[in-house]
Amino acid sequence: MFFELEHTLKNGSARAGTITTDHGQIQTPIFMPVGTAGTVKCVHQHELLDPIKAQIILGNTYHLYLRPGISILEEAGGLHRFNGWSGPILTDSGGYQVYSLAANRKIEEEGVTFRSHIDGSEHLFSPERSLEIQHYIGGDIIMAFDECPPYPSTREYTEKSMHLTHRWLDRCVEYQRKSAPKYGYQQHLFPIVQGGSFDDLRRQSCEYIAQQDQPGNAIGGLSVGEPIEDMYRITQLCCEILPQEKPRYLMGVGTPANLLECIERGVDMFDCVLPTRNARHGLIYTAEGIINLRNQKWANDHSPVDINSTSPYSRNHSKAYLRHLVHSKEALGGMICSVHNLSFFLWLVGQAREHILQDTFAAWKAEMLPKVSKRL
RNA sequence: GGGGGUGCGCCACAGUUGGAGAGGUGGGCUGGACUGUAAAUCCAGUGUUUCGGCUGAGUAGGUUCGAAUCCUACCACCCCCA
Repeated sequence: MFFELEHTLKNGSARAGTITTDHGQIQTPIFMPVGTAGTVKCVHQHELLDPIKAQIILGNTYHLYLRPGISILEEAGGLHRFNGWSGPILTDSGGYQVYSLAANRKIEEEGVTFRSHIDGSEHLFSPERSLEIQHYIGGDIIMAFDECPPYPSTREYTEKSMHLTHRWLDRCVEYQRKSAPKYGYQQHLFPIVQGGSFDDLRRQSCEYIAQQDQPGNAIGGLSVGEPIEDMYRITQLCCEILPQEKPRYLMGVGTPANLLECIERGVDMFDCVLPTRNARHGLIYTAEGIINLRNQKWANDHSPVDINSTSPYSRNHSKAYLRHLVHSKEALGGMICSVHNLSFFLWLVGQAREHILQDTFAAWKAEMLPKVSKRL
């Protein structure tokens, strides 16, 4: 069985479960570190295992396709062998780049023509091509090729885009049905719900996605600038429609507070660049609040970065030292902060899971929420 | 000891051939932003103010309607000669 739903909160929607892939199990709710170009930036694979305790990481089709290119990944025997991470991998389809590289692309029925940000060369991603590349990369979970409309978008555009994503999904499902596993292990396709901030479009999209009966489902098109209440409302709405017995993946979310709110609404999987990007910019998350290490107030603070961190670097080094590293733009600063933030995110979802299993989630969340959002 | 050169804002550099500029670029510093990674990136502020202004080009004088610019002295630093 791909997904085992172990427990759903009494008087709630939060769930704990286990996803089983050919590269290992994932205990949900889970946060998935983003490893765009074959590495979680600033973090070694060894540190992903310990102290971070990552259970699955992301790779990105757009970036890996452009560099190193699929032939090299095929030679290596897939991304797992190439980068030495033997746990589960999820690959994004390139759909997000359809959104983020807006200036350099053209969206048509067949697919998306875009220019490489590296050398300007022109390429076409279609649903079939995206899946083919993802098969070569070798992710355990692969994503349907979608369009992620910007915020704000008109209802008209969002609806058109949603239907295009649905038609592309049909092609993805068909391509997936016909293809054999490239490296001998299973690759599970997740469709993506779109529909912007429009409740009725979201309902329609959820129903369309659900009837495709794929192993898991993703909620896309959020955390693109919409008001936070929209994000929570749409997430809740989608979770109410998407099947209980399959994992729900909220793409691109989010802050620690976002994770708590969306776990409460029934999301099982998250990914976000925030912990790693902000780490490289000197911002770290702790159970007591958010620390901007660049702020002068930490210059003389010789106490541990975070005495309760699951990262030994954060327990053993001082805020003053870490601030110095960040300030001096020493690579080690970004590395320690990245390990710190991911350790915290994985700790947070691990705690959430424990409290769901014990039916103490609501009280724990109420206690954590104000703390994790606070600026120290 | 003699000769030459250069001095402005936290720093460096550039620029100013008598018509001001609280100016340029870079750095530093102080904040802010960052949500399926074109991001170890980007943005803003960085004399003072009661928001009208005020003070300001090493220091002190001078020439001039007007000086960062020309002159004199001094100070500091750099170079060359002894």
